Amino acid sequence: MEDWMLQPPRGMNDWTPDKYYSLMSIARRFSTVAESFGYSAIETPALEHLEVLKAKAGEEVINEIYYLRDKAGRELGLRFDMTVPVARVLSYRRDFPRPIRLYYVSKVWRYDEPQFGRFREFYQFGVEHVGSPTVQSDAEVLALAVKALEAVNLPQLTVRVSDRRIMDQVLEKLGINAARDAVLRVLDKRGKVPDEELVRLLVKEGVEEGKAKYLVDLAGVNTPIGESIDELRRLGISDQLINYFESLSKTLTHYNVADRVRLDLSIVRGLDYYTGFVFELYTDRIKLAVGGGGRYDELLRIYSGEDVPAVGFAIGIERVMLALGELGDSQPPVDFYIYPMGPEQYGVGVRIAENLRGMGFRVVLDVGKPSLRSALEYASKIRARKFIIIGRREMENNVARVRDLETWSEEDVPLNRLLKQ
RNA sequence: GCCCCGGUAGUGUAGCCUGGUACAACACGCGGGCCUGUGGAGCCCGUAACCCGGGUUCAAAUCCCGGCCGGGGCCCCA
Repeated sequence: MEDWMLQPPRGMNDWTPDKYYSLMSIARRFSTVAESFGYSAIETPALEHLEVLKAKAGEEVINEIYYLRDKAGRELGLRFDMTVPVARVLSYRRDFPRPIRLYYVSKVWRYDEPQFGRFREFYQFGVEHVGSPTVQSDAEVLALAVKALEAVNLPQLTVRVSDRRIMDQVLEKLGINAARDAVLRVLDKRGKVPDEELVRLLVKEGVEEGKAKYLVDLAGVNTPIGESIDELRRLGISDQLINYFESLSKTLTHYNVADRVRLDLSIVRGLDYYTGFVFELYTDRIKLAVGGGGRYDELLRIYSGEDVPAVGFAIGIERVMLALGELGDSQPPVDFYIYPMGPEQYGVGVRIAENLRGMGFRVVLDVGKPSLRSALEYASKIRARKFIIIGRREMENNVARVRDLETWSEEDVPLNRLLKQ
């Protein structure tokens, strides 16, 4: 076999136990937080009908879909997020009482060029909160995301929130006809390219220079959510929206997460389907966002035909792991390693192993290492805590020799203690 | 779509700039021995590699070209 074939496909990872346990422990903590908010787990097929995926994806995302034709000629694609499959499921399960609270820890696939923190196959933890249009829903979802990341001790977590409606209102007020998406796209570059360059790009999109400068200034807004109201008033945002942000801020304060949240009007989040509140999750450990989300009240219509309000987020678990460094959990140790000296003692070994397993211990039974020495060495390497020797001498006295691999001490333990029910 | 870097035993590295001193070194791993029921340490022995194809040269892991593969940056995103 060629060497390159032995590596996983580009952009994908082999989750060997040494790494997989940190991933699972993070996933478990996330799930625990989601369930504490009353969210239920959902999973769907990795493959979807290509048309279902295309219906939501923008032009750029379509190019990132892994697709294939099955033996019956069906065109299928691997899901690139969980929002689409969940929307599809909800479109035929109208019986779920609303609002529907779902969470997932699932693999998704995107045919991107791999880079730091960017993979072709990766895990997302996320929630979909479907059926409620209220500010309370937005706050709940944002708070859940923050609590989840706090539960894995992600350092220096900050949330940047914005709202599609703010820019929409401003654009309308200024009478700017240029394509909204194009303008948002330019403003999204703020911080990466100089402001003067942004102005120039906006002018190129057909925006007058004065208005362009105002827009760039606007995108520069970055204040703690608690102090954002005055800022929004100054910008001439409608009372309705200001009230929204006031309640959002207040509710986040009650959740005790407001101090992590900033209003940052340069946050745009893609081009596709967000209709209101949007947010991105950052840590100072890595440059990339570890997650993001927002409200998409019109997305469900694609599948169900009716507008259903919805809000959600997704967190990239590998990115969280990168940000945490080596802090994750490792493979758990083995509690007992049982070594019968010979075939005559193997039966007793099985019975002891089964009894200890029944008590909840992790037990490895030797399957025929050549010598006691090498079995001991092996047990030490797999981080076994105790090593049980059963040989002729022990059997004659109805005991087993129990060696503590951590303290290097040894004692005889009566067999009936190891075999008691 | 554009740009940069890299590819040496199973793994991680050294050597490459300044071609020959190297049947390529070190660590971990793996196999065995010292050691016949136990210090899992230590020592010894063994195992196993220069991505592929051309070129330059008396001589290439080392320089040049192409390919394949990988990593990272821009863009975009989790």
